[in-house]
Amino acid sequence: MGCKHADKPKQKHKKGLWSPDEDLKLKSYILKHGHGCWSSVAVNAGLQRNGKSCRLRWINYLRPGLKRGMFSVEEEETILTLHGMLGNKWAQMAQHMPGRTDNEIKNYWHSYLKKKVAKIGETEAQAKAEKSSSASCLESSPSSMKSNPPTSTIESTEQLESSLMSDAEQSVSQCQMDLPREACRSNLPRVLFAEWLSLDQFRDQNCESSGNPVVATNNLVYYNSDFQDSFMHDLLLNEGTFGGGNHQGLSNGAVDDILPPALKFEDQILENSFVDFINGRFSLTSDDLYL
DNA sequence: AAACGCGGCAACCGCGGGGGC
DNA sequence: GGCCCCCGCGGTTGCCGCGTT
Repeated sequence: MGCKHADKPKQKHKKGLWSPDEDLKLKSYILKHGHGCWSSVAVNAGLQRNGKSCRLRWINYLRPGLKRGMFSVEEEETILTLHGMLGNKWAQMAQHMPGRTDNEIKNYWHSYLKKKVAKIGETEAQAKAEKSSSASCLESSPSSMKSNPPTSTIESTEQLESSLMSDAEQSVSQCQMDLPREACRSNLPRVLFAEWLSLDQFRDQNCESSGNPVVATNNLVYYNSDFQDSFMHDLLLNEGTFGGGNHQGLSNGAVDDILPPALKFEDQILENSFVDFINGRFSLTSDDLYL
């Protein structure tokens, strides 16, 4: 916003796949200047692309902190649950899955999960039909027919769902405002810190160590920007003790390294991979980061 | 070895919302 | 108030790689 609608001679924009050279141009430009107005990014970075295309490329591919690669079982369950609650709100789903883009989630759904859900639903319906026909049952049980995702999945992620409820129906930021601090805090995922520090390491630890329920919420990180703001505020107030354990590495000087990204990011980005990592994890939209 | 079909993924398109002029 | 532009989102398309015939 606030971008001048100006200086743009109508030129033909390039389409199709991005070349490594274009990627490099776009990435280095944004890391240096931020994106601001996307249409000017395209021009200033020397790309024959339109702003929309640049934005998409950045968000889906170039942005730091993207996970890429296979979806884990936890992520899969998260998607199923979220889809059951939100429907095709891919962007909202992506907010709960750090490192994943809406496009990625959408593609995964259409290419794999949708079929999986249909298949499970089919077999369950079949089983149900057999059951009811054999046992000429008396009761009709509409409550057992949860609309979309298979109950097996739902059951396995009940915790996830219940914690999601508050977000989907009232939004996290509202929680931050309306509920007592402690109440909100109890919902906050400790895993968030693990994501910052070392996602994979943390996950491995938890996976290996006896089915700790925190794994189920591993991907359920409130990535909403309002949340981030208030969260960082809390982090400051509590000197990095927000949410308890698991984040020793952050609590001291590291917080200072993160907090003023606008001041430090640009200088450090090329040489400090940690800052790069933190910023990537910390802002999915990247708007906060680069402005 | 070539042709074909399929699935996954990246990118495009169209629409709606929001903000500036 | 209306128009224009930008942004973000969701749906869709098209390319490419891989497996099968």
